[in-house]
This record gives sequence, C-alpha cells and structure tokens, in this order.
Amino acid sequence: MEISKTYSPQDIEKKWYQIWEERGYFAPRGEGKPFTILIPPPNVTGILHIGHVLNNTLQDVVVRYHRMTGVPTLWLPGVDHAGIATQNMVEKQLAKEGQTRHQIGREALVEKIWEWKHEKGGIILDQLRLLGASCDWNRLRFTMDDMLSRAVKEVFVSLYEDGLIYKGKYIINWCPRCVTALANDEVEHADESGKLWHIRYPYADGKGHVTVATTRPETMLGDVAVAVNPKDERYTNLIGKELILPLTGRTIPVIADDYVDKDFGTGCVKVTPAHDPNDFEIGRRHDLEQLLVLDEHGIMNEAAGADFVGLDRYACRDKILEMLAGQGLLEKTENHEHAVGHCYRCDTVIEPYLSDQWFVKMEPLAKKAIEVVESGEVRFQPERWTKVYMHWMNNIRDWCISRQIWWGHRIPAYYCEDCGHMMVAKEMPAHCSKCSSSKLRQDEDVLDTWFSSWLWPFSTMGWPEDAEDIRRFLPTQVLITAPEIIYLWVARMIMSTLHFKGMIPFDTVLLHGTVRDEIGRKMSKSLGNSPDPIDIIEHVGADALRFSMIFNTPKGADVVYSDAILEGGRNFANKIWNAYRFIMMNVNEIEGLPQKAELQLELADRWIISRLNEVAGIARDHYENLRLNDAAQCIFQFIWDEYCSWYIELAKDRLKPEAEPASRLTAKYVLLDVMQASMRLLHPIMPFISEEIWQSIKEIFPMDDEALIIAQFPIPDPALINPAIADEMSLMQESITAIRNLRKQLNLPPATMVRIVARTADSSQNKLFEDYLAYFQRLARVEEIACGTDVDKPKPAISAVVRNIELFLPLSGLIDLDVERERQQKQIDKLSKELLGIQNKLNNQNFIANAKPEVVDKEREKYSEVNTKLELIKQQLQDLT
RNA sequence: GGGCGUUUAGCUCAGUUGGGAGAGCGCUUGCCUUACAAGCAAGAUGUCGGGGGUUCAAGUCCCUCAACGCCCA
Repeated sequence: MEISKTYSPQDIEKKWYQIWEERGYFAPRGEGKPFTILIPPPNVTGILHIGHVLNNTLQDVVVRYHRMTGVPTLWLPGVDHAGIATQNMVEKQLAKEGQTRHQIGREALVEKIWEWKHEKGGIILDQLRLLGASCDWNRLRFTMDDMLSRAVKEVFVSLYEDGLIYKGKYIINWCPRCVTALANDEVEHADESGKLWHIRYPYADGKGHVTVATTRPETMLGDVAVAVNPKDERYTNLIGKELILPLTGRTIPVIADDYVDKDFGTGCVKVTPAHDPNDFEIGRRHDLEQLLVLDEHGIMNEAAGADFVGLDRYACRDKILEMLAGQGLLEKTENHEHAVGHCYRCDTVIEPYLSDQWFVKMEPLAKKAIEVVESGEVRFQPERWTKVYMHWMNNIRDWCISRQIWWGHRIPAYYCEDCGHMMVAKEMPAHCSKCSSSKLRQDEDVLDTWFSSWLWPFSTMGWPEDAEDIRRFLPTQVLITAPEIIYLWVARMIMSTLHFKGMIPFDTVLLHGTVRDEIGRKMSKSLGNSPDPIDIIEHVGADALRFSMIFNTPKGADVVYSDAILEGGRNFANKIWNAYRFIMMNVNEIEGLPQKAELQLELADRWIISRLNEVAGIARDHYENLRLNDAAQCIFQFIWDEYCSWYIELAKDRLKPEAEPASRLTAKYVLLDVMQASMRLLHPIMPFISEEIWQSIKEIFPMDDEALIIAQFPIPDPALINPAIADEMSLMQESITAIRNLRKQLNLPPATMVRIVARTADSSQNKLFEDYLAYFQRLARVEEIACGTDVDKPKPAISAVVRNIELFLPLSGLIDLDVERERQQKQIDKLSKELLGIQNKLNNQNFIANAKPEVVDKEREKYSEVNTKLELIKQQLQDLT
C-alpha cells in the first residue's frame, strides 16, 4: 500500500462523511438518558462564515464526544425562515425584473420565496456537512414547516387567550427601508457624531422665545408641546404659556414633566409623541395629540405641511434648518455624540414610529425564567453572562411581534368586514362570532421570526402533539451560541419552554466569543476581512480548520483568526498522518500480533501506556467541562511531544528485522494500540483523519467497534497509570536532552557517536542506564556509557548535571573552555538564585508555622535537590581546566 | 450616564479553591538523521498595566488609578 507523504484531506473527508451519513451514525443510538444539542438555526439565506464555523465546530466536538461515551446523542438541526432577510432578497430579484411585491401580490410573492427556498435555500446545510457536522439530518427542521407553524399558531392563540398577547398603538422601532416594525433587540446602536440644533420657539404673545435643543429637527413638524422640568426654576413661569411652532404657525403649550433633564441642552424639550418613545410617554401623561408627520417609508406626509410633504426625512431636515436660519430662529448648532439606532438587517437608521402592532406581555413569562437561572437549574458559561441575562430579565419590556412583511407566519387574527369584530383562532372562523357575517379578513401582518425560534426546543420535537421526541429529548443539555442572542433567543426559549412545557429547555448555555481578524475587528462582509470557510476546507481540510479554531479558542473568549493559525492544524494533521505512515510502513512487515497478556513491556511501553491513560482522563475532564481548547492542547501535546518525539523514536530499533521477536511484536502492538486510542481522543476535534487512520489500523488490529464515530471514548485505567515508571522515563529523557545539549556545545555532526561517563548516585540508576543503553544510542548517538557511583571523572570533558547524576562528555582538544565556563556559570547563577529563594522561605518562622505541612516538605525537598545540583555543577566548574 | 470585560514572552493568548510563570506562532543555532523541512534537535525571551492593601506566601483575593473593548440607556 502506497501512503502519500503529505496528508491530503479532500477525498478522505468526503468519503467518511458519506459513510457516516449512510450508515445512520448521526441518529441517536441505544438506550438511556440521551444527550441533546439544539442547533441555533442559521438563516435560510445564510452562507457559512467563519462565525458559523466556530459555533458549529464547538457543537460538533461536544456532540461527537458524547456520542463516544455511549449515550444516545442527538444534534437536532434546522434553519429559520428569516422573514425580513429572505423577503428582502427575493424582492431584490423582483426589482431586477422591474417588479415590486405590491404588483405581484402577496400570494405570488410567498410562492416565489418558497420556490427560492426549494432551489437555493439552506446552502449552509451542505456547507455544514463539509465541516463535518454530525447532525441528525433526518430530523432537519424549518421554522415554516407545517409542524412548527402549528406550534406557532397554538402558542399565539394560547397567549392571546391568557391575555399575554395584545394589540395596540404604540411607538415601535420602524425600518423605513424594510417597511416594518422591529423589536427593540433588533435595533443596533452605533455612536455617531451628529448635531444638536438649538431652535427658538417664539411666545404666542410675541414677547420673546424659548430655545429647544434637538438632534432631529424634522420631527418638530409633529411637535404638540414643549416640556420643562417642574423643578427647573428658570422655566417655572413659562408653564402653561403658549408658543408658536415655527414653520407651521400652530400654537402649542409649555407643559411640565419630570422626565425632562434640566442639564441637557437648554432644559426645554420639544414633544413629538408620534415620533419619539419618551415623548410618547409624556404625551400619554398629558393627554396630547399624536401627530404623525412621516409615512412608512420615512417620507413627510401631508400633516407635515405643504412645504415639506413628499420630502425624505433628511431632505426635510435640511430644508427646515435652512428656513429656520432664514427666519433667525436657529440659535446655534453644536456637535453632539449620540447613539443612533440601525436596522440589524439593512443598517438603515431606525425611525421611532407610532403604529398598530401586536405585543407579548413579557413580565409574567420572565418570572420563572429568572428563578431557574437563580436556582442554577439553567447555567450560563462563562458565568458572567448570568448577570447580562438577569439585567435584561429584570428590566424586561413587552415584545413587539408583528412585522409588516409577507414572508412568515401570518397572524391568526381575523376581522369581520361588517362589524369590525376581531377573533383570534388557529383556523379562520366561518362566521363572525358577533354578527355572524361570513365576510372575514385575516390580519395582514406576519410574526417576528423570533416568535417561531423561541419555540425551537419543543416545536422541533413535535409539540403540541405529545410526541415521543419531546418525552425523550427535552430538556436538552447544552446550548452553544453567541452572546449577541441572549435576549433575542436564549432568554425567550427559556420563557417559552417553561410556560408551555413546564420545564427548562436546556441546563447549560455555553456562550462563545466572536471571531476577529488580526487587528481585532469583527469579521464582516462589508469590511471584506472574512475568509470563506469553504475555500479553507478545500485548501487544508475541515480537520485542520476545526483543530485550529478549537485550539485557539479559550472557553468563552474571542478568537483571533488569521490564515496563520490554520498552519497549526494543517501541520498537526500532517504530523499524525506521517506517524501513521511510519507505523504502517514498518508494522506490515511484522507477522502476527500478540495477545495482550503476552506482551513483554519495557520502560517506554509502560510509560506511553501510563501517559495515554492519564491523558485520556484529562481529555475526558476537559470535554466534559467544555474546555475544548484544553482538550485539544493536551491531546496535541501527547501525540506530538510524547508519542511521536519519544515513543516512535524509541520503537524504531525494535521494529527492525534483527530485533528480538518478542520486543518487536510488543512494539508493534503498543504502537498500534496507542495510535488507535489517540485517534479516539482526537476524534471529536478532527473526525475525518482520525476515522481514516483508526479504520486502517482496525484492519490489522482487531477492535469491536464498527466505526470510530460510534466507538468508545477511552476510559482511563488507574492501574496502568504508573508514577514510578513516569519518573524513570523522565530521568532518561532529561539525561538524553542533557547529552544532546552537550553535543550541541561542541557542534558535533549528528552522525558522530560519543562515549559518555555517568557518575550516578545509586545502583538503581546504573541499572536503568545499562538496561536502556539503547535509548541513549538511538536518541543521543551514544555508543557507550561508563556508568557507576564512583567512576572517575574524565578530563578534559564537558559536563552536565541531571538531578543528582553527573554526565561527562570527554573530548580532548575540542573544548572551548571559556564558552564552557560561561555556560556553567550561568547555570550556577540561576540555581543560586533559586536556592536563595527557597532558603528565605525555610528560614522564615512564619512560613514554617503557617504554611501547610506538605508545602513546607515540598520546599525542603526542593532545597535538597537544587542544592545537590548546584554543588555538583560548582565542582565541575572547578574541575574544568 | 449604567453595567460587563480585558491588560501575562516580540505577536495571539492559557494560567479553575493563593504555594515551583506556560502554549502556539515568531526568533537564534545546527541538521534533507530511511514517518514528517508542513520536519528534527538544542536554545534565548517576562518589573504578570501602575499604585496601595490582606497574607508566612499574590499573576491569582480586596481597594484605587490608567488604557482599551463590548453591551445597555
């Protein structure tokens, strides 16, 4: 079998994904308490970006780990219908054909969107497959599916009947471009440098004026009052006075309201109840008219007056300022930093707008949702997000759920054309319940997309039916998502699931960071700093991408992405591949495989097995605790720095034909066994290469499991973890490194063999060195070690100290004494400093008295070790001539 | 204005109940040693943001200042 020298992931990744899917490995298997993750549904128009890669890789790692622990595991996938985004996109297509949605009508538009969805929707799902996502695709859900739509209607009607949904005229956030209402959390605030214009409103009696300050002068056309703080002594005499509203000639009163901040602007506030949320509240308190001067596109309407009707809001602003200046009413213009709301879908500046909308009353739902987080039933990780959640919950406001678009769940409210009576029902009633008329019309608006997403935990499992999946998988375990949607989605799911199912939707919420570029900016389309993950996968493979992301993503922290981090993953995949290649090249020539009981284990074997078991335990802990970067780190370290750098190197001699057969077979066995176990450890993070190698090993190293994806995750055996062996191996490693260092001092060519003299401290060390001389031969090019507690120190020689052992590399003539002295002096300085620190501690009576005994003992031990080493090096320096 | 967070090696960042400062990348030196140059070996690198405090002991706990970032109003 020919194995390629560099790892090429393309064919391997495609092959295994197909096999996993065909064999149904993504479906939950077996009995017992399942482990379930709900996917945060990507947008049906979505295309995989690097943020999705992070989010879905984290989920897949967790899912794959749990699948390997043997519990029935479900990762439930789906997409949402993204009302505004999807409709926008199809409308854009229409526009290219010179049409508008109003021309083709509601039904045709919705039909077109469905067509689009069937043809091109959900590209992201195929992209997730390329990433390796092990979702149960047979359970794929879409928020507009019949099943989920039924849930939406059920919930709407039920909340309405409970008085938790109401309709009313309120100020909401309006996007004049999308021509729809938005919820508070769909508005993104950005600090912008604007202007604060000071405008004079003359007294009706002509004797003077007040000055108001505003950032949005165009709304003055809708002013119905000017408000001052009742405690503001500057203005108390003004209250009740009449003003002339410039440019309109209307008369408006001065009123007093506590809301007004005396210190902001001039202390006089223009009041526009139809176009500002605070003014709306003032207006309600004072029973003021609500004068709407803008239409739904942000164009001034007739109420704005003949001079302005038909103007865009910004054109109107310019014209107003010009006219005010002309009349000497514009007192001054100041620069002013303020937060401006933008539509999260199209970035248009939001207009606070008075309109008829549907709302969910949130406070009653929030109560239990607060309790389950306070009690710890639902836990956020990292924990700090709990505060963010609580803050929002404790200040919760009603949720505007109606949207003035056509793509989505149409509000199940029906109006009688004859008597105007409104009915809310799952299906359109045949007759008006009041006047029996059959002329009924459904509400034109649709529901916010989040109104279907917030039901995700149970609507995807078949609710309101008493479905088996609900009984089996709810509550789920971990939700993995980004903090941006704590309010939009996470909090609301907790509320809905508690309300409708009486249980929590999940017990753990893992919030991960944002992917940023090298200079710390968020990845975004408009900045053009966002790499295409599919390109990356084609280039280096999904495994390399996944590893790089996980390795570089500490729990809950932002990830700094650059193409450079990919090299880590790519190189690691290549390293593993070559280790595998080496094993296969050698092992295939060795006939047979011993039984476990027949193995003749030597130091390196026992050591790597001990380490494997240790690492298996550590990796398990890290996976369990969602510390995935630590899991990646410890597996990486084990495979590269221990298995490859030491174990494989030491096994090389044993694999040769002339090696002793028992040792040869044992090495073969351990190489294969540790490799296959390492692939189990690694599988959650790098599923493809691990499956490929594991399956290949399985052909010559029989294992029960049929595929790695469903194989058992290694369970550490404490009996195999052997600290004494680890210590012996560590002494060998330290000694080999010290000899390599000595060789380096002399710049010896790699091929040159050396003789070493080792002055040991006890006979067990002699035995170790003698038994495993081969290790020195192979890894430090040592042909012979003269070893003993009282061997003569050779002269001239360069030397090193390992623990309490002196190592000498005798060589005449080659030694640069000055360099050697300098090197040893440096070590002496370092050790002396260390020793002094320990000494100070031990001389401190308070330390002896207060520190834990084991800490004191440890210091004493350390003192003795460092002291021994220091003395030996000092002696060596003296001997150097 | 309110809240949260960050500040540790040249860069990006770990460091979980206080007790010997770590990783990856980069850097220096030498190597195509028959798994891997996407590699091997050896090595250098830190006033743990500043100041104060608690403690026998602080990167870790408390106070304070500074810079930067995010969320909310």
